[in-house]
Amino acid sequence: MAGKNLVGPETDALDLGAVFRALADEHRRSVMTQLAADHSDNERGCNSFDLPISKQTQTHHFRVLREAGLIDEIDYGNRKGIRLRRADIEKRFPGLLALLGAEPAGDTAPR
Amino acid sequence: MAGKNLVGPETDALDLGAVFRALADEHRRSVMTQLAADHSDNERGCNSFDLPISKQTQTHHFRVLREAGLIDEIDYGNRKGIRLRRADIEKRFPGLLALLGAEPAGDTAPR
DNA sequence: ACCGAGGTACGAAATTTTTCGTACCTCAGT
DNA sequence: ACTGAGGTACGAAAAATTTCGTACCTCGGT
Repeated sequence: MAGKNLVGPETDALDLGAVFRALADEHRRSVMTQLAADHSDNERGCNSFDLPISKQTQTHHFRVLREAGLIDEIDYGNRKGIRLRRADIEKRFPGLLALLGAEPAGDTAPR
Repeated sequence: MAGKNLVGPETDALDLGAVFRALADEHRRSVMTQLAADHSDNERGCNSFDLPISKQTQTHHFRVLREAGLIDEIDYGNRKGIRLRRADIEKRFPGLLALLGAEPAGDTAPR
């Protein structure tokens, strides 16, 4: 049973402003740092990030990341998969993921 | 008469979070885009960016950029010089300025 | 058919950020 | 010594963002 891929911007439509705004938040950056660090790029459950925030807030943050074009969210109805849009990001903003990858993953303290 | 260089973080202390937060704002990103585009790296007056905002607000934005470690502000008493910390940024966050440089300079609309 | 885990929608509170008004400072030029 | 341009300090309004409470939906397992 395939999930529906929730819609984000096309690769060419990725906006640097939206990306920086998305990465400005510690929790979202933590997610992205972890994704960037895992080079296998497997789809992950969104509980695998253990964010110290409520699930409603997590919904919000993942939405922001998706709308910035940084991740895909795959909707399975009662759970959700997260996948880094590595190729798209690398194409449009080469080097960006390397900056995140250079950070200690899972180590960003909430502000 | 030499100006005083207002203090920002050391190169090694540059924080990716602070940098992304600084670059999340359209006006600040416009400044950075223009600085990144001009590879001569001459010191610039802070009126050379024509930002469509009051001077108090400009003071605020330049302070944020300086505190993020992205620019130096040189205080001449009754005017101020701005200089991109290109080498420091390039050392700590290689590729970041290239991302900004790829943007159309002076073309970022206020949100 | 029900339950529970995982997730979302909506709305509101709390917090942060952006913006500017008023007042004041500094220096160059007259 | 006065003036004007450029800049800052402080404080408050306005806007945006982060957070969560309540209520509801979806699916898998029993």
